[in-house]
Amino acid sequence: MADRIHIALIDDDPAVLDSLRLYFAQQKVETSCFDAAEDFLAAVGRAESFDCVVSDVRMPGVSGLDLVRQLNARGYLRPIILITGHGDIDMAVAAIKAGAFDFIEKPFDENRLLASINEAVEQGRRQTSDAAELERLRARFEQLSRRQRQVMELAATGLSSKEIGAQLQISAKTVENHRAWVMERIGARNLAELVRMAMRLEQKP
Amino acid sequence: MADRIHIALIDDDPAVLDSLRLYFAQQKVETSCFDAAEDFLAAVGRAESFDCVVSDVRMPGVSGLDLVRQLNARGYLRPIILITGHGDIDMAVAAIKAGAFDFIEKPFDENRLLASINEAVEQGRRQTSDAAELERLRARFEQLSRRQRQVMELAATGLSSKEIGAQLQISAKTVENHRAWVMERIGARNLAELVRMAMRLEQKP
DNA sequence: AAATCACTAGGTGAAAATACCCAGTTGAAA
DNA sequence: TTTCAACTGGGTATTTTCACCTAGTGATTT
Repeated sequence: MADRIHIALIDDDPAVLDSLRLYFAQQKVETSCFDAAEDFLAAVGRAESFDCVVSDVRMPGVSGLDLVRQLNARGYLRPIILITGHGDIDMAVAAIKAGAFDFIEKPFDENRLLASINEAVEQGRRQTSDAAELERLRARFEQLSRRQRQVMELAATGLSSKEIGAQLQISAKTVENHRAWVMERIGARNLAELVRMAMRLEQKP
Repeated sequence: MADRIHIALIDDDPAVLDSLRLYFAQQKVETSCFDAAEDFLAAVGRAESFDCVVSDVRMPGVSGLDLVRQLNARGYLRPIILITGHGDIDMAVAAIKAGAFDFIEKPFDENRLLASINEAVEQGRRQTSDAAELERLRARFEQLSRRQRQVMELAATGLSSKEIGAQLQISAKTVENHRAWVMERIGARNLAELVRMAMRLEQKP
């Protein structure tokens, strides 16, 4: 929280961009400005830069709502705050349902926006550390061979080595060998941990 | 889906109530009308009646947003659709964040409302069957004795009976006995299922 | 007073998991 | 060609779980 906040600011109107940049400059908030969502998308690429994204809704080309959806699709996790000029309720509902953190109507109090950003950043930090752990877990899972993954999934279901062997048409002994490799590679010290990891991996993908 | 839909309709304006009731009567949708959120809250009590709740936002006393929050607090799971006369974006955002299914601005096309209701009901059915299963699971968990719950939680962590015994200052053999009771009472056929159940129970409470 | 239940603890025996070891085959990479 | 990793299968020994059983103690209910 004492860390410097760095946000991305997206708006096709240079006046808005400038005014907000000035405001944020006074508030120990770093800003990177983009005058089109496309530019932002190209700039962030796959990286998870910025603590928070603040974007206008109505822009030529990719709209703010489109932006939320595209970032979602990419798995970009940082909170997104949308700003709108016209009081479009349907748009607001769609955006929040799509995962936007907030939706603020212009004209707004700049402090209101800042408050929302602070909330967003805090929430973002929490969920990012969770996501990072899941990412490490997923990385270990990807390193498993095909067979090992199969065995892991079946074992996490509760099947015994014998049952798994029957299902995969290999001997129970071989399954036990795979199991041992899985436990070591994925870093589970017992079956319970393996099941927990498997469940976490099942959640999203 | 072929089932008859039964919704609750809440609005302090009798004209709106009547007009919507007439419309729904034509659409094979049963409606129960309430002219105040308080009446609805008193009527549903703890029961999970109605497939969907449609409520006005601005009402004297309990507002639509309050209603969403109170029903949430009660654990009432049915989808709630809010209708508003004034285009209040902040209210819409707050409502959706609080878990409302949709937020529709007046004047609206009645078919738009019906479409939303149908979506809501379908989503509601899915999540209700999940919730019901979790409720049954929780009921079984509550039936366990204190010791059995302790043993279950520790076992779901991955501890062996010996380790659990050391932690609880009882013999490993006793732990095994508790374990057996737990498995039978809660209906787990192996450790993996026990862990999954424990994880589901850990989610909410 | 008797019955019931939770908790405790133990016994036995079968099944499974875990931890080591070994080795042959295969396919891909150095 | 050699080397390496994955997949396969087995051996052996220990630990753990699971499925049965008995049984004493204490508290609560009937």
